[in-house]
Amino acid sequence: MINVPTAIPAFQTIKDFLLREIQAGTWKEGDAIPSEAVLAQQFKVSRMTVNRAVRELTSEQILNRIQGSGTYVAQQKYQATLVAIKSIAEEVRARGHAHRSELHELIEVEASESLAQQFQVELGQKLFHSVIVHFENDVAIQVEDRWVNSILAQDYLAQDFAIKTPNEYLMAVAPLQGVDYSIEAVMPPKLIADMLHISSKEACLVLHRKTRSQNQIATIVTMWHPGSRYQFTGSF
Amino acid sequence: MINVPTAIPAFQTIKDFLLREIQAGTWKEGDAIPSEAVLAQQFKVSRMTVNRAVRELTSEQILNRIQGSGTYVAQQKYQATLVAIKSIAEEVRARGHAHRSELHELIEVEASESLAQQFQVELGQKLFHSVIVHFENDVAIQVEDRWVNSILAQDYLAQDFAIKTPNEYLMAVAPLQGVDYSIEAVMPPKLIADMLHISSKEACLVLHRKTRSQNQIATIVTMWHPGSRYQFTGSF
DNA sequence: TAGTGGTCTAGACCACAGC
DNA sequence: CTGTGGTCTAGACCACTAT
Repeated sequence: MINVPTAIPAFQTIKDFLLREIQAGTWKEGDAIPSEAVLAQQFKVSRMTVNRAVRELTSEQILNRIQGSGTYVAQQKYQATLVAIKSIAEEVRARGHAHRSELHELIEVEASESLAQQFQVELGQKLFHSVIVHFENDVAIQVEDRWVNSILAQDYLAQDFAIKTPNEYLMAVAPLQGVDYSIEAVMPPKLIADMLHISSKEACLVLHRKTRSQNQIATIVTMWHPGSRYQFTGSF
Repeated sequence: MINVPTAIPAFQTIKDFLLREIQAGTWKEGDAIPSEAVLAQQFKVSRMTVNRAVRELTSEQILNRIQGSGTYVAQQKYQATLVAIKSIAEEVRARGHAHRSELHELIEVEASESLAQQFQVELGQKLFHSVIVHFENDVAIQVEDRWVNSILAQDYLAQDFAIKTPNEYLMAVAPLQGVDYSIEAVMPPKLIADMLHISSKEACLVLHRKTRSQNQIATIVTMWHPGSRYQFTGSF
């Protein structure tokens, strides 16, 4: 068979066909779809082409494949809302606004018992601590309270965070391995409220994040946002 | 060449190799990696096998490919924290706790001007409104205030939400097309505070979500959580 | 024009499931 | 045993980029 070039690749045509039929209800959750051999015959393509179409839909969680058995329509993706939280500077700039930051603290400390435990390091281990307030068009929108494992980011104290945020610096020196996070709503301590120029009666949206790199805890950060002028948003 | 079966497929071996070299810094962001032809020769496999390895890494955002030019190491994935928010019942059960819900309202209404606008429907269009309080081990953790497009979920009023949450019902009748969401920290109105059995001085973590299905707005929901006993958490 | 990726073929052998 | 998916080949032609 001669390969006839078309605008749309054959494997894409097959993917579209399968998606359309699933959407239309021809095959419901758990139903088997036609085998590769059958689809290859129907579309007059080689089995490898069908294989690619079906394999990609499988990696997209649309289908399940069981070797020796068949290909089935996957369960509806579990009802979860995925929230993507970008770095603050990136986000502000993406909105076309001006980002500025104010460094309130940048010191070296020895790990207290509590910090040592959180970082899973020895008591007294050298850590860095920075407190930075981020502004969008000169309005404070985030207090970033960060603890950094000195082993993974030795030059942390020498950075100019007006140019490169801690986030950006850490991403460069310590490739991300994993993240734990939590988001909560709390009333701010006076210190935080002052830095954000808000009342301590205003709720804050707080993101805690702990990142791992090279099998160690790289950084533990708490980000405070004034509830009245900051929210996590997105769509997909 | 005879195909020698091994535990690890050849394309996977090549993926692993490329990932290892990238991690080791052999090629940095923006650098070109060897061409398919070169890799095929090195690994003594056909170009198609190399192609699969490289194509998959590209779909995983590890590499960028430019036709006619080459394959390059992609930029470090932008520093985003992905938060997955599950349905409340699912989440509570996953923790091994008891989930229970209380129905506070379940009515049919005509869309007000504001609602009609949010749903992008005609003024007076039939909508459903439900208010449900969710409990974890008899402690209120969520007020779910939901508006539903009646066209997409005609049997909404007839559901027993003690058995199947609105979320679960809607997922079944209206396949999800897209989601807009926002998360914020606010002080609760008295009505909400009462339903959660908290003080109206306690910050609430609020998730707004608007879902689309069949090219219409399917449902708009606001979920209120007491800041003192609820947070979004996760890891990856 | 030479080199790259993008796609496709018509076979092949294997592992596994289900009868 | 048959039918399924899992993988791989050794070519091929095309579209695009860079020189």
